[in-house]
Amino acid sequence: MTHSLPPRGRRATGRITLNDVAHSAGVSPITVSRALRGERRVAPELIARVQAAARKLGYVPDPAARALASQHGSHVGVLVPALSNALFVDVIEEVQRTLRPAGYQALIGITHYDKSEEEQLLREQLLHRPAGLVLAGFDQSTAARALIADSGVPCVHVMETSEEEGVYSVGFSQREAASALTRHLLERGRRRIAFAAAQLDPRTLQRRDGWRGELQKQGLHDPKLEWMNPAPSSMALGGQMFEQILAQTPKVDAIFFCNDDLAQGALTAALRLGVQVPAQVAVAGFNDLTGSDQMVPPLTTVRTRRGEIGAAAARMLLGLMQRQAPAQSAIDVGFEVVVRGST
Amino acid sequence: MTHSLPPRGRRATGRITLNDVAHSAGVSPITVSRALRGERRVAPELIARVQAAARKLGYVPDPAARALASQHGSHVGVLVPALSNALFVDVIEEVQRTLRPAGYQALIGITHYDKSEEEQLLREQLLHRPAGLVLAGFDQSTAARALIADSGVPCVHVMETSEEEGVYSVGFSQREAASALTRHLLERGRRRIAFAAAQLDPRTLQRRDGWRGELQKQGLHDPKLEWMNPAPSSMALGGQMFEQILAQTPKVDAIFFCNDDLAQGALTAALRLGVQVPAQVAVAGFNDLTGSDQMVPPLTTVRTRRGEIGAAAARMLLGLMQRQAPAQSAIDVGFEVVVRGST
DNA sequence: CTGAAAGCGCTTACAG
DNA sequence: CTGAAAGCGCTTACAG
Repeated sequence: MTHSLPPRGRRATGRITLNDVAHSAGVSPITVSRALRGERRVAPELIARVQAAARKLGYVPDPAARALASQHGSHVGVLVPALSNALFVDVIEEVQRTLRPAGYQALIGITHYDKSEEEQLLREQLLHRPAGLVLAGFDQSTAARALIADSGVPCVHVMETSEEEGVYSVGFSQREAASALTRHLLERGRRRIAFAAAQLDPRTLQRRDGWRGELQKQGLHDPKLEWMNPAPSSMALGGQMFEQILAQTPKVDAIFFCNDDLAQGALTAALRLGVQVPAQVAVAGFNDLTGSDQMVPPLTTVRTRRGEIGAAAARMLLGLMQRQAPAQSAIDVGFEVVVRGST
Repeated sequence: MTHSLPPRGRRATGRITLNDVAHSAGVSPITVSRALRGERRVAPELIARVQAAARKLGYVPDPAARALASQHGSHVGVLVPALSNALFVDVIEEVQRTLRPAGYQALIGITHYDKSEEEQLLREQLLHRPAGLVLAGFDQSTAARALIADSGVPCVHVMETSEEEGVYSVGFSQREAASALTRHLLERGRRRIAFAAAQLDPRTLQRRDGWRGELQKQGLHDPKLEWMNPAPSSMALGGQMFEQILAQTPKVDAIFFCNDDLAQGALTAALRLGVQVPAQVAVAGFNDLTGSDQMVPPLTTVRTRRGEIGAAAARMLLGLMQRQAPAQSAIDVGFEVVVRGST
């Protein structure tokens, strides 16, 4: 027996292929392919034989070959506004934790709260034919929405929910959550409750609406109590806004910040300025971020279940990628008002 | 002319392929492939013709086909311990910003400071044949290092530097940075300087060594001043450690926390406990994270250039992926002691 | 510097 | 339920 050279043009990668498994199991490569992907229409005994052969040989499917033949990859695009907001980090962690065991990789894109960046990222990701998409919110550009629809790639939106037909989402009512927090402040006897926001993404505006609605019900709404700043959210900005609000509307007795980092900045500014919280003015935040429970005084806020959002979105997507209609197209994970010393 | 049906077995994707471009430009597909990848050995006029044809047809290479034929993908694996530490978020942002325009996608993996998780992630990523890797630090498992070496995938380590042959890195001297901060405290007249650390990853230990070395030089080192806690770093833990250190070593006059979140927690604990900072005890941190400049008093810390680290690492990797030896195999981006009110 | 041939390792679509 | 054929869209190696 001579040691034959590989024929001309042949490239040796040494990889164990479907064919090797097929030979070993005594079936055709297609049957191996089907058996390993858990497709129906394969006799149980064959499945067992194929799996045994695959295990024996240490076969691992080649994602690139699979992607080329099937016209879609094994990765899921996850587009979020920023990683500097711990909110999205928590969502991503759970998305990954759910997707990885199923053989999918999360490809994270950062939009910087910019629709056109989001659209650009989407274009790039779609070239790679992702198996699925996770997007934050519903404020994609029209072009971006068309790209997604045309691609046929299953997509789950997170953070907010929508009842729109054919749209999948996991989140909670931003508006309701803000209403609930505002009611808490009202119950504490506060009457001049300001709303202070930065970044001004759609969810921030929904929170503003929740706050506004509650005050209007009580006849307490006053446009002067609304402080909307388009700059990125930060502790420093929260401190500035706190100082400014107190200077310009001295009779304010509570401030509802749209995010905890602003509220944390306000609390440290209060220390610096000698403003008594909550005696003079109550301070509340949103999201219950790291450190909020450590503030002096500890911050009252809304705890959002972003880990759950990530996990549920990934599970829903897993179903959609296997062409299964989910039990519900919108999952509301709720929220929780956490009352601490600052109100 | 009849409208011919596609032959049996034919799948129509409607995609514009290399072949289409080749026909349009009147050259062979291989020449198109070479011209578009900027490979040498192609006549300039052909390159121009091919590029024009590609642009006219709106040709976009298929990453899956490319990956299958070339045996490596267009993505780069980036493995970091956590995204909850803003440090790594900044590194990742700049890695992505540098890699994307070159057509590479970053695939982020979170190791949770766990070598075996890192190894597992590496195995998964290597199956996808990444074009390159970015890893935090040098404490990979032996098996992980072997996997990388065997794969031949170019790899750049970040955060620390190493002069080891064949190892590529971008970072700074954690030890030196800690020494510099300790010297600052000594210059301020502090004598009983504690070091308080959590997480205890290799970089934390290097900082400890830097602190210890400076104190030993002055004959001021005392093992009782060393507080090493393996729990994850957080504001809450920083507050606890602060309280504990003051209770057990009342004569301490400065505490150097290995990370800003601990130090921030210490500063808020000080407010709660009525401990005067820096009058009674100075507090310093490391990394200059968000909010450190907003504390009361503002936190003295070491500003680390993690954005630069990410960008430089990505640039170095870009070269390595094109088989170019970098000018230097280790880039030290330095650091900066930022003195504020807490010391 | 350019190209014809072969192949990368899978899955789709068609039959049976 | 199973398979023989073809193909996904590129690039590698070999020639010239």
